[in-house]
Amino acid sequence: MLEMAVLGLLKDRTMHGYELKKELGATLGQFWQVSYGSLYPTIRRLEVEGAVERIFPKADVVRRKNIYRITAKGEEMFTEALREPSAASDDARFGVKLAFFRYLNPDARVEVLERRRAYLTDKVAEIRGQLRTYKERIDAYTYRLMEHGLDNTSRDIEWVDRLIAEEKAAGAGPAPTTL
Amino acid sequence: MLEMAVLGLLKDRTMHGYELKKELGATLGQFWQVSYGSLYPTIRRLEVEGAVERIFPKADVVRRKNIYRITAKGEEMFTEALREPSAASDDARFGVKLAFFRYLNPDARVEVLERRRAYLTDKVAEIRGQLRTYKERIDAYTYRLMEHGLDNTSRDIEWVDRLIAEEKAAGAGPAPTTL
DNA sequence: GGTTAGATATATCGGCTCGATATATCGGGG
DNA sequence: CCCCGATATATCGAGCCGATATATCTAACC
Repeated sequence: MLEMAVLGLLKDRTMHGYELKKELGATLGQFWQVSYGSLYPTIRRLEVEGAVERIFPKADVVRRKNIYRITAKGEEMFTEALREPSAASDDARFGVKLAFFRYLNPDARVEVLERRRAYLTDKVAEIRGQLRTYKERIDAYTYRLMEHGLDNTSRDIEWVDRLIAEEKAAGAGPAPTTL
Repeated sequence: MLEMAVLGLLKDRTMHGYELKKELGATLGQFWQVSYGSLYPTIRRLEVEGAVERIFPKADVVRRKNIYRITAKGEEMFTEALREPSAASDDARFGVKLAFFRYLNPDARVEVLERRRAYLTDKVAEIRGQLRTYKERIDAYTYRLMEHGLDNTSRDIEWVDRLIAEEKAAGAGPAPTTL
């Protein structure tokens, strides 16, 4: 998933590690704080796999930065990862996908959103079941915590519903030009 | 943190690994799904540290279960971990603390809640700042994602506020008998 | 009586992530 | 000129996740 995020950012422009971390923090920071201990190994991994390549601008420039560019193979990997409509159960994964939704066509977008919705619906049902089952055994604090989680999840569903509705309204227009 | 959760559950009664996992899933499952790959090593660690001990009921009973009991040292560790008022920034950590709030006295409870509130307030400010700073650069989906995160965090603050208010209202009563 | 399925129960592996830490350079203000 | 904060890369240990393997117990079914 970090791989997907890195590739997605590099699709726009070449970047170096520090820049990638800042960029990730700027948009996804609230859901997922990337550490150097995972970022640098991930970049290395991508390089070894041939998904990104290190570029050396102007040989005469003093260079402390490792600037990377996405390769054709990297583009492919990114597209595949994005289309693959899992990522429903992992909040961070779903967030990353949304952040790169512009690279998906409307149908695929709706598919991802519907999966997310299904996952959240299941979760709501499960929490309700737990509340019913364990109501007697759990203390007031735990109850409040679970109830709050239930509220949040319900609101998440409403939010996803709005996204789906808008997607469908927009999709009723001209034919898609994206992937 | 898993250590705290395990100790907290063992405070109530002796349990074996499978049971601990089920119990954790029942209440905290929505925030944090514990895996065996972390649970069993954690139990082992606690045993080595002397925080829990394995008990062998009736020698003649066929026993496939490794039943554990919390020790005096384990009780100490748990209490210390619970009082230590960090755990503001980690959702799962905060959830675990709440689930064992009954073992804290009202003052300590309010302290933990206030810290959580401060963290969430910072987070809201940060998200607002990011939205203002990057509004032009990010696409509609990312914007919606961040905005939704902002809403959720704001609601979390309101929820924590209600807990604090209730805690103070209740605390105005008789002297605390808990730790 | 046999067998089959699902719940109970423990354990481990590889890969990934986190948090902390080390190191060094750059740019600007005092 | 020196120092500080931002920039930049890198690595380590510890812990966690998901998957997987293995075995047994229980209850249902014919």
